[in-house]
Amino acid sequence: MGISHARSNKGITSQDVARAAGVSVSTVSRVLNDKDDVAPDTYQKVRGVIAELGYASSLAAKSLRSRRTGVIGLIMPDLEDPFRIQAMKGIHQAIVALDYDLIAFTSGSIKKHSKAEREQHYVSLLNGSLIVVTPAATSFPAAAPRVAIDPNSQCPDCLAVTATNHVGALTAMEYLINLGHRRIGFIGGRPDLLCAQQRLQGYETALRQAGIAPDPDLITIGDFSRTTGRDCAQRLLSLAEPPTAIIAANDQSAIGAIEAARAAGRRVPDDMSVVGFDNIPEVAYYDPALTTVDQFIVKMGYVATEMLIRLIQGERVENNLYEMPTQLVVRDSCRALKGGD
Amino acid sequence: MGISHARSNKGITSQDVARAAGVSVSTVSRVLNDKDDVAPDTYQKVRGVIAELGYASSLAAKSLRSRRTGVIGLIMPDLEDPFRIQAMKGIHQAIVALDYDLIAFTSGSIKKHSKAEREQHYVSLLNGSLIVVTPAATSFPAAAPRVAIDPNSQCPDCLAVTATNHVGALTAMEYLINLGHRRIGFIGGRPDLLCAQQRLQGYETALRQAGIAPDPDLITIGDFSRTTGRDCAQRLLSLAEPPTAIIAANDQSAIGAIEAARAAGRRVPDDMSVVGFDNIPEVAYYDPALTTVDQFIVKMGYVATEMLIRLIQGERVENNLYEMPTQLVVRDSCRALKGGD
DNA sequence: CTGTTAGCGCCTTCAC
DNA sequence: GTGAAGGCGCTAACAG
Repeated sequence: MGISHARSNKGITSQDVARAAGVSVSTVSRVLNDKDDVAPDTYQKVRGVIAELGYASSLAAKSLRSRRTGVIGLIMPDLEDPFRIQAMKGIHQAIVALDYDLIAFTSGSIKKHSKAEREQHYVSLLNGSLIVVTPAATSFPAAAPRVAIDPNSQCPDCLAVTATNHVGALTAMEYLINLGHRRIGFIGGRPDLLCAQQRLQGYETALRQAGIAPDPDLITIGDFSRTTGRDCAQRLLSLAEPPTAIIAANDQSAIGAIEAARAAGRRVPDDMSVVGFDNIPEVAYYDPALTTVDQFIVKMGYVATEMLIRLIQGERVENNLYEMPTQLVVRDSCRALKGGD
Repeated sequence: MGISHARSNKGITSQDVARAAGVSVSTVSRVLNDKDDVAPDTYQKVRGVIAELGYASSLAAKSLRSRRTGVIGLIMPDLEDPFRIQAMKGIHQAIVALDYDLIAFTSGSIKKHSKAEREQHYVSLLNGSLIVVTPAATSFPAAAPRVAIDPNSQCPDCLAVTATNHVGALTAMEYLINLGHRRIGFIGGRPDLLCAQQRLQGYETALRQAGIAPDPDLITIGDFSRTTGRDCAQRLLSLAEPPTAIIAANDQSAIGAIEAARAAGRRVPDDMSVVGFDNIPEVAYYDPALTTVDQFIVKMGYVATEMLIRLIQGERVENNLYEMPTQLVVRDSCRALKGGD
């Protein structure tokens, strides 16, 4: 005996409520939206019936009529990436805190289309409603209020929240340099992404400030993944004069780098220091606990949502770019350079 | 100069498309839904106009009329819990793979209501559409096709996917017993949850099978959190005759237990073995890497979604309970008991 | 094959 | 204060 679905509770509409309460649908509507001009006892009665029948108004119908939903859409291609999951937590927190309604995200049938199409589809899917984008592109005529988290390019007139990538990398480098390191390898992220570029620039700036001549061999390019992190580190370690420390453009590459070091018989932090970027939760548990720069991703999600909601409610948002301060989190993956050159 | 939202793309409807293509709205609708009986060139023309105008149909209107959406709702109270995040990954994967449309989850304004109300609200929000629930209660008249992941109680006529909790705990215990452990502490999860009960039963069964007399002092009850894991372990360790191994009802408590052991000056695995349950990603990185029983949470999410979609499409689903096999993942948190009693 | 006609459930004037 | 009527954008009969 299998289960199939019997459409129960099928259509309990405002009509039903109206009938049961002995009023008209418009009155029910008024009660539903807490309009001012309803007689107290009418109000009570209708509320009673609503509760009794377990009525809940249909989002579809409502938003069809009123041209807006309380729905916040989320465009997020990939649920594997810890960064995005963190951001989502923040978004969720904000939605709860700000008493907003719902968050929706998609994939599936839209996957073959371009990002632009996808977003468009998305907007109308939710009835002209609002969107938080996370990943890459964000540059085509805005079809809806929109704020981007860590967009890959400057979008002058589009709301965004990013980390202070340059400063973050710079700080991490200063830490390493203070520890006595001079040959510091860099494992970059996808060069098409702004944040990766900025982190690289932070690396270079730090070198310049410390009067260390940059060595192109020390700069490798990955794609933010653990595997490329491993590959890059391997290349770095097989250099004639290998680095004594590595800074990676994100935590996953940093983990990859540690794995590579271990595979090459070097221990972290004793034989080599490694610092990451992001501070995703898992790296606090890693052995060794990873020193990294925290960019408060959860908070980025929260702030983005706040901005979006403000935008939706018609407030004029002044700062269209929120830069989240970063902070170095010192754990166990770095050591002062002893002896050596 | 701040940004405010100019409602662009405001109302490009099927009417517009129809007009531009010189056909009627119903034809547009037919094209949109890839109905069979449309003349090839009419089809092409309409498709062309659709692309040109960047038209996308309104979910609201569509679902209002057709009484169903391609939306899968997800009821998930908490985004902090790694278990749920894992499940969500699986759901997302399934949605992508099965070319489904959208997944939505909520919180916010509904938070003050009961779970029943919440779900109800939810159903009508999505226009009678479909729901995957994750957390606790699942027992009131189903208002929509629904499948539960790891529900807290047997729901005879409701679709569900669970792990083989009993067998899982049993297997872990056998492993520990084979390692020579005789005094094995148990850190339970919320006793109101079925999965916690089953794991406890697995523990007890293993003891019985091995002919070890159960000791009530060795059984502690937490709530699946890291902190209670720590507390329980602490209590266990301060026993006159403390356990040589601990099995925790989930990974977070296991981590807590390791922390407690460390705080008490005992090293894991050398002085005490610990095994967890769930195999959430972070514990692979933990120091020591946690031995745990994998319940393939991601796959549970995937399977649940498959079941749901099958249900939606009117297929009769035979097995209304899918039991995901579990598997012991041996890592570094356990050691054979040496010497001792 | 395609157009016409009705609503889906709700909100919003506009009368009373 | 409340009811009646019209329409949001779309799909589902029914005609042609």
